[in-house]
Amino acid sequence: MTIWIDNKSGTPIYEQIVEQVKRQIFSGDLQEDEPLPSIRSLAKDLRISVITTKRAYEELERAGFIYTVAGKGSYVAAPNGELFWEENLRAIEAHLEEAVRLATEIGLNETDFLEILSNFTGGMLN
Amino acid sequence: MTIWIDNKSGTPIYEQIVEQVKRQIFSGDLQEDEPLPSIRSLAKDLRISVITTKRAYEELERAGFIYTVAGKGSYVAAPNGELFWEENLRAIEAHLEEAVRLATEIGLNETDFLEILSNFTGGMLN
Amino acid sequence: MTIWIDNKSGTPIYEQIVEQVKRQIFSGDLQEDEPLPSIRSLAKDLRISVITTKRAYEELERAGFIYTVAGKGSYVAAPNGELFWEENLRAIEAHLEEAVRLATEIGLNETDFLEILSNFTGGMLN
Amino acid sequence: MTIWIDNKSGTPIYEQIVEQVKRQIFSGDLQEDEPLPSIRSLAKDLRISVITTKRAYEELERAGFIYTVAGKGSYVAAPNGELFWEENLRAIEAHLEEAVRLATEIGLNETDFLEILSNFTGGMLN
DNA sequence: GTGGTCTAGACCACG
DNA sequence: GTGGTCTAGACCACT
Repeated sequence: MTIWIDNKSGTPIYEQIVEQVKRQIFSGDLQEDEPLPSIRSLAKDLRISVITTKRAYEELERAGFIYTVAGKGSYVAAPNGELFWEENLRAIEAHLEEAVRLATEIGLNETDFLEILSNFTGGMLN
Repeated sequence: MTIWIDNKSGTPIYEQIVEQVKRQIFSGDLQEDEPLPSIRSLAKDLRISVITTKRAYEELERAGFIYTVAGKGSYVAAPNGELFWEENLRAIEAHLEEAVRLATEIGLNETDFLEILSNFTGGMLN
Repeated sequence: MTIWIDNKSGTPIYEQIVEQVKRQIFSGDLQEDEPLPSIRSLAKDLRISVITTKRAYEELERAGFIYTVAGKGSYVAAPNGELFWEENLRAIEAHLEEAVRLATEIGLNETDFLEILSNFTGGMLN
Repeated sequence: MTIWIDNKSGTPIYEQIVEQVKRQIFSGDLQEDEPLPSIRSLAKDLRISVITTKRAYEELERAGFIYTVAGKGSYVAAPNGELFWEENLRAIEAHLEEAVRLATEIGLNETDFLEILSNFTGGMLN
């Protein structure tokens, strides 16, 4: 498992870890019941505190992405792709809603709005 | 000038004030050179700390939306609609970019993406 | 708000706090939007670490019993008595199911089982 | 002797073993003086540490369910059904007491409580 | 070795 | 003052 930490980004370290693990589980890089690095070894690798990795793992467990066996370690939970999918869908909706709200505020018409959008949809699957 | 504070929203109070003042200036509710309430009276009205209103006004002044005359008070600066417009445009782009990124991640195709979007564009001017 | 900590009980301190706060919210001792003691003052009162009280509050917030405003404090969330009620109901069911399972294992008949139960139902409302 | 380990269950592995051995002794699946698998072979079968099986056997011996002959192995002790019976009875009482306590807390009346209970007593001997 | 819990102490943003 | 985040280091139970 590979995790990259960006100390300059405002997002908390534990959140960066959570995000990346989720993504790797969803993408299949991490398979069900595959063991994750121990909180201690991950902390050492990333040169951060054990507490920070622990917090990330706690969050992942609470969200149902991994399960932890005391004295053994943490493992990838049953895929349940729905989980990640729904979380992202809700986030997408929130972003779109806010974008539309702001667009309405400055009187952007739908044509212009969609043109702006088209600048980003290049990478999408059709 | 009317400001509404939502303590539970998570966004800092000073930011809520800044946001709403900007919007009222852009919408024309606040006209050029119109005096804003003093930081003290606004703080009293909203039952928040003077420090908080002060910070909001500072932010607004720094961004060029209001100007302050020492010993007299703060006033709405020349409209400069561009300012607000561009700020929002950048925010819209950021939201759309993030939405597209997330959509790509879960393999949402463009058709479905646009359908989700259409749930929110109902209120847009055309 | 009054919290009692039992250092000898095996249950973690933060859990004891969570339990007692939940109960006080459910019983009405803590009303909606009522401020809870700050994590620091509570920690001082109970002579435990700030981290422990923080963890309890985090758990309560995650479960929807309180909400926290950074820089201001924590407050009792909208009652939503359902939350506590359902949590307890699930726990009751789990205990009863396990009791029945064990009783079946040692061949206890229903009459004897109910007699044992009656030793405890004295305090129940009818 | 067959033992099933559930890594995700949360209860310690050694306890799972103890539980299951006790049950098999009580049910008669394991007869008096019947030899149990060696701690090493059991550990190998279950793919767990020898230390863990050792601990389980120690616990069983301490509780009087099995006896160990140095250099030979472990054997099922004289049934002493009372032992298992009383242990279970105490556990049943604890579960019922807690269930009643929780029910009282949410104001569940006895009728409703017994109705919930009846969902589980279907499998009981009468 | 592992995670679970608890501790003391730090810096930051917000009020 | 508040909570949010991060740190270093401790003891415990389990493997």
